[in-house]
Amino acid sequence: MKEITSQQQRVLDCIQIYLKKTGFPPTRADICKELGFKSPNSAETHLRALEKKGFISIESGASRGISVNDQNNSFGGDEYPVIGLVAAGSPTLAEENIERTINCPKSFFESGFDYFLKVRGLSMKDAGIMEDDLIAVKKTTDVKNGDIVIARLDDEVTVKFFNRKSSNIVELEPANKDFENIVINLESEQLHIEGKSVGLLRRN
Amino acid sequence: MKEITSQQQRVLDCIQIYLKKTGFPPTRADICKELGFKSPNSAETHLRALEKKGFISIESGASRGISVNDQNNSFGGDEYPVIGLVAAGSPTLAEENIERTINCPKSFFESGFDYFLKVRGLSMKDAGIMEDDLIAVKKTTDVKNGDIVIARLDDEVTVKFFNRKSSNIVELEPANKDFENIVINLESEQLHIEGKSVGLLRRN
DNA sequence: TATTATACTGTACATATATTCAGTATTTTT
DNA sequence: AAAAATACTGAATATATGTACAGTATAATA
Repeated sequence: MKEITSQQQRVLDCIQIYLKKTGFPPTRADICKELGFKSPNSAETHLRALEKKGFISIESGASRGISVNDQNNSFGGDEYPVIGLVAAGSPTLAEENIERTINCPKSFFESGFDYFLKVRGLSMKDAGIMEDDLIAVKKTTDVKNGDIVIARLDDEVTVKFFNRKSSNIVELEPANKDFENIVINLESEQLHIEGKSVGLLRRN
Repeated sequence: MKEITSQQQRVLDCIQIYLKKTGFPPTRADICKELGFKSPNSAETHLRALEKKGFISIESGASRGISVNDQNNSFGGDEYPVIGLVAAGSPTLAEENIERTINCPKSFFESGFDYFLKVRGLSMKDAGIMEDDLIAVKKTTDVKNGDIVIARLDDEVTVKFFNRKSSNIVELEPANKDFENIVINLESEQLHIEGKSVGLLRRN
């Protein structure tokens, strides 16, 4: 993003104020009226400069076809994928695994997160995680005892409490007395930590 | 706000999707293209109906002059208050009860909602509602059996399942065998329904 | 020094767009 | 049974709007 001049900043501000007030972008004439220009071409050249510098996009031919490019916009939400907890295969972000997306502010879950995982079964019910709940997952392998982790054993993906017993032994503990602990010997079995839960979303 | 027809809903959805995708509202022709209409007047009449019913505003003469009306915008923007479940007193939106606010898209919970309620205790733990969870509450008195309601009895506020036994008898049922049902005779006791749960948010 | 970017005014015009009018048909409300 | 609302097609048109062209002037850059 190149440097913006003070006049270009005025035009950019004008666009955003107009958008907030009316719900749609201004015309060249609107900008002129707002900033005191006497020729629509004054607005036009500023718009083209803003477009060239990457601050806005202009849809050619379309009236009011201005959109502000906000990557550094704290208020604007992002689209996060929702991934089904398939018994076989990893919960990757491959398109075929994405059920849909949810618009949600970036900072919604405190440490940030990467995707939502749709829960199947009740193995974590005493931790308040029910069927069809959406777990906010942060992709990381840095997990501590007591963390709720998304783990892959062979091709099975599960959500459990993480508990390292010794350097070679890890236990995955459910929160439901009807299920049993999964004990993994890292010397003979492969354990892949996909990430950990940083939050939960339920929609009735 | 009057009732919306299914076709009008399609047009309203179309406008919002277009807005999200492009950053500016669609023209009549855009709507036709999107929904398969063959005459711009099809879009026009739907737009006028939506305007008449209060769902949108149309700036006369302006191209793409459509703006979607955010209905119950009592708190402005996307900031929703978080209210502590105080034992005494009602969970109203009075400022002294607001612990903080959370930035969240308006349509995050399907039927819309008014505030977050911070849960105290474990009386609903078998429904997956744990201490310090945030329940998304929609203010309404229109509740059905099986709904999770926010109810006020005298000055006590609780979250329970709603179950109307007869015209005069209502039971508030916890989701925890350590707690007992609360039976209310509406003839002798006052029950105030603050709203119902439409979702849940947990942050680890 | 030549070139490019910035910052405007002013005119002109093709086309993008809202909007009206004329129909047809079905459903809902009064 | 009449009136109003819904749900369209199709054509016509005034105007709202983007955009190109012709200038003027100053500051920054190569």
